[in-house]
Amino acid sequence: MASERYNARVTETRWQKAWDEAKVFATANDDPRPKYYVLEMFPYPSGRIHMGHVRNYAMGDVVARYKRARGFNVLHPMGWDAFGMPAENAAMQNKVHPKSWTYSNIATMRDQLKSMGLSLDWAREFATCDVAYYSRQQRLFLDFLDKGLVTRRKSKVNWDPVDMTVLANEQVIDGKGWRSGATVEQRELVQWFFKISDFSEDLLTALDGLDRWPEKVRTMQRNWIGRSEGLRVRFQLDGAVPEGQDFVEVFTTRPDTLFGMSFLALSADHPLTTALAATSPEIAAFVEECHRMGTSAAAVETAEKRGYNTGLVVRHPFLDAVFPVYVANFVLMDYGTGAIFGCPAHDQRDLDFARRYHLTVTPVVLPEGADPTTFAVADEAYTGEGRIFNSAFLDGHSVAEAKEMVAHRLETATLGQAPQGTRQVNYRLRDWGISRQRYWGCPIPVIHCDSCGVVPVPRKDLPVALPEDVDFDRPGNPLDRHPTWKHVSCPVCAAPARRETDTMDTFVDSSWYFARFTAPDADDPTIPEVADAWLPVDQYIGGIEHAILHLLYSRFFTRAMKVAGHVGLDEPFRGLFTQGMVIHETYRAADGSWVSPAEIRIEAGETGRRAYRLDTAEEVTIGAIEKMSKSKRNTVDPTEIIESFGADTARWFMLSDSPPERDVEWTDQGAQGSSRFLQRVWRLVGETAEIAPPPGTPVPDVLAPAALTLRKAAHRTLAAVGEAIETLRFNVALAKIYELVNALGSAIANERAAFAAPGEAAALRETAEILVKLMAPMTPHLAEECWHVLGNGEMLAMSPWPELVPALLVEDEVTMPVQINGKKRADVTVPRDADAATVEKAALALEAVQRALEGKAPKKVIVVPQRIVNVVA
RNA sequence: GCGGGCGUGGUGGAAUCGGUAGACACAAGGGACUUAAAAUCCCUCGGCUUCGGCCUUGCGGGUUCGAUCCCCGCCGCCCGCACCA
Repeated sequence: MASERYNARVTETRWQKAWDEAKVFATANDDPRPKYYVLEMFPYPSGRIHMGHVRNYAMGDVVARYKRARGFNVLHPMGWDAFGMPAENAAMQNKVHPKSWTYSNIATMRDQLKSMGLSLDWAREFATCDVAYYSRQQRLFLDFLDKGLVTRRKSKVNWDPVDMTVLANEQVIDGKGWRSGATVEQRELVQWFFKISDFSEDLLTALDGLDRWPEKVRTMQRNWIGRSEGLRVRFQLDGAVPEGQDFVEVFTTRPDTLFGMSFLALSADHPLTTALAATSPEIAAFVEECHRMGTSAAAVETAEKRGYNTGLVVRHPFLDAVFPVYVANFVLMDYGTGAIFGCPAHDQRDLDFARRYHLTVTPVVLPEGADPTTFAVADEAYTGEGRIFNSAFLDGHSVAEAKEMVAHRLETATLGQAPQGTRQVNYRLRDWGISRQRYWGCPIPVIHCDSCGVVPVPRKDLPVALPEDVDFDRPGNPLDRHPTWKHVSCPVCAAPARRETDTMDTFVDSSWYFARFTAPDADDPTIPEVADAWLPVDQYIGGIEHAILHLLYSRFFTRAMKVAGHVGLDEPFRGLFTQGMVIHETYRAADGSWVSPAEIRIEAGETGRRAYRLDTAEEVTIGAIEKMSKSKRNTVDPTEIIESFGADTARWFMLSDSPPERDVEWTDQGAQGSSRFLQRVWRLVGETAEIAPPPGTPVPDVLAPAALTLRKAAHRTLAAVGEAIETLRFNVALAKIYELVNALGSAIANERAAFAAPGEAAALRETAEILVKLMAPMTPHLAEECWHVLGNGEMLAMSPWPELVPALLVEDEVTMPVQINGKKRADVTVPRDADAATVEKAALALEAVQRALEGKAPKKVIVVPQRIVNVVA
C-alpha cells in the first residue's frame, strides 16, 4: 500500500461520484443547525474555466468544507452570470445562437467545476438567462416601479459605439467602455433608471458597519458615493437677462470664500445658457464647442479652462459689487446646480480660469503664520486651513466658523421670495441607468402605448420572454427589428402598442442571485422567511474588480427588495474577501508574438533561465510576470493541470505560499512541489496505517516522550489551522500543515520503535487522522482516500472537525530567550508557572549573562512571563 | 493632484496588544540509494567574520530595557479616483 503512488485521477473521480450519490453537499432549508452561507462570485460562462476560477472556488470550498465540519448547515451554491455581450458577439462571428452558445459553455464549465471536487449544492444551480430566473427579475422590476424606485427620463448617456449600447458611469473606465475598450460618446436617449441615489446616504453610512469588508473596498465605495456638504447660494442677475431668469443658483462647499469671488460660471447645459444661446450665436457656438469636447480622461486632462463672457452680471450677496457671468467648459451640469461661483485664490480650477481671463484674485483665507499685507496667490491656489481676512464680518474666524456664519446669514435672508442660501448635501453617485440596446439580456417588462403612455406589463402576462428567431447580421438591437415580437396590444386600452425593446444591464442579474439561491424554485422572486434565514452571505469571495459596480448595485438591490417586501435586511454580504489574481511569466518569440507556456521548455543554467520553443528549438524571450490573459497567451488550462496532477494539487498550490488577497504566480515547479507533497502525505498515511491500531483505539493519558511530542504537535497544528482558516489565511494554514507532516515523517522514519506499543501507536493514528482532517478542506479527495486507508468507514466529508485537547497546548516548561541590552544572548528554560523572581535568578545565573555583566550588578532586569528576559547591563 | 496600501534572504512569504527576524515552501548546491534515470531520503542555504562575535526587515532620525511593528522626515513601487465646485 505504502509503495503505491497515489492515483489522483482515478481516486478523485471515484470520490466525486460517491459524494454525489450520498448527496453530501445538498443543503436543506429546514436544517436546524446554525446556518453559514458561503458564496463565490458566480462565473460568466465564457467557455472554459481559468486559473482565477480555480483559486476563487478553492478558497470558497475550504471555508464551506471547514464550516460544514464545524457543524454548520452550509449553503454553498453555484450558478451562471449568463447574459451579456460575448454571446451576441459569438452569434455575429460564428452564426451560433446566443442561447445555445451560452448553455453549451455552461455545460462545459459545469463539468470542469465538478472535476475540482467542490462541495456545492448543484441542485440549486441556475443561470441568469433561464426564463425562470429572469421572469422573477421582471417581477422585481415591476415591484420597484410600484415603489417609485424606477424612473424613465431623457438623459445624456455614455454610448459605446462598438457595442452599440449604453454604459453606466461605473462602466466607463478612462473614457472607454469597460468591455469594448472603445472611446465612449455622449448621446441623449430616453433611459430607464434605478433610483440608487435615493439610498446615497444609507449606502454611505452603512459602510461603517461592514467591518468584515476590506477597508480598501469601503474606501472606494465612499469615494464613489462622494458625499459633500455645502450651500446652495442664490444670486440676483443683472443685464440683458432672459425672460423669467432673474436668479441663478450655485452650489459650493466653500461659502467661507464668498468674499474672494471674482466670477460666476454656468455649465454649457445650464437652462440659462440654453436661453442665452437662443439669441446669441456666439454663445450657441461656444456651447457646441463644449459638447464636441470629449469626456475621456485624456481629453479632460489636456482641456484648457475656457469660457465665454455672457455680458450678464450677478450681485454679490454681501458686497455692493457685481461679477461677470461666464459659460465655462469645466462646469458640469449634473453635479450641484450646474453653476459655480469662482474664487480663484482658493480653487485651482478657478485660478486657472481667472488667469486666462485676467480676473481678480483676492485671497480670503490666510495660512497660519502668513503676513496678511503680503500674502498673495501666484500659480497655486491655497486650499488649506487658516484665518479669514479681506472678508468684512468673517475676518478673524476659522474656515469652519466662516462656513457656518455665511450659511446662517444666507438661509435667513430672502432673495426674490426664496431663501438666499440653502444647506445642501450633494452626492457624486448618480442613478443607475439600466437600459441596454441589446438582445441577450432581461427584457424590461413595459409596453409603450400612444394613448396610455408607458404601461407596465401585467404580472399575469409575465414572463416577457426573449424571442428565439433573431438575426445578428447587423449591429444594433435585434429585438427592435424583430418582425413581430414588439407588437402587442396595450394592456389598458387594447390599442396596438409596442414592447420596450431595451433589455436590462447585466449587472442587474447579478444584483440578487445570492437571494435567489436561498429558494431557487420559488414562484416569487424569494421566499422572504427563507431568504432572511440564510442572508446575509456570511462569506463572499471574489475579485477586487467588482469593488464598486457589482457590490454597490447588490447593496442597493437588497435595500430595494426590502422596500418591496422580498427580504428583510439591507446588507447582503456580511463578510467580503477579495482575492488576488493568478499571474504567470510571459514569453515572446523573435517576431514579437506571444508564446504560450505549453509551447516552451525552460533551461536553468549558469547564465540564468532560458526558454526555447518545443517545436523549433528557437529561443524565446522570458518577459514580465503578468495577469493570465488570452492576449498575452500566458494562461495555464486548469483541465490540463487536473488531468496531469489532479484537482487536489491544483487546489493546494493555489492556496499555498501567497496570501490569498495578493497575486499568486503559477509556476510548473510550484505545481510539482505541491504534487510531491501530496504524494508524501499519501505515503506517510499508508505507513501509519500499517502500524496503527484500529480506529477508535483510545490514546492513553500517559505517553512516552516521542508519542507525546507528536501528539502535542498535532493539537498545536489543529488550533493553528483552525484559526488560520477562520481568518482566511490559507497560506499560513498550509505552512502549519507542512510542519505537522515534517513532524510525522520524522517520527515514522527516526523513532519508529517508540511507536511499537499499542498506546503509543494510537497517538500516531490520532496524529494522522488530525492531519487528514485538517487537509480535507483543501485536498478533499486525497483526504477522503487517506481516511479510508486508515480504516474508517464513514465518509470524511460527513465527519466532524477534530476535537482539540487544550491541555496539550500547554507546555510544562518554557524556554525563554535572554537578551542583554536588547540583543539575544542565551536561552533559559524554566517551569511554565515560574514567577518573575525565579526567572530572573535563573537568567542571571547563565554563563553568557555572567560574562556580559563582568561581576557587576545589572542596572535593570525585565521579565515578561513566558516571553522574554532582558538584562540591562 | 486626491485617497488607500505596500517595501523582510536568490524567490513566494512567516513573525505585529512592541518581546528569539527569516517559520513553511520554491529555487540552488552537496551527499546517499541506483548500471543509469526517475522517485525517495539526508545535509547546507541573509551578509561579514580574526570563529569571540559583528551587521541585517527601503533610507535617515526619534520614543523604548527592547522596534519589521509606534512617531517624524525622505525614497521607491502598486491600486483606486480624478474639472464633483
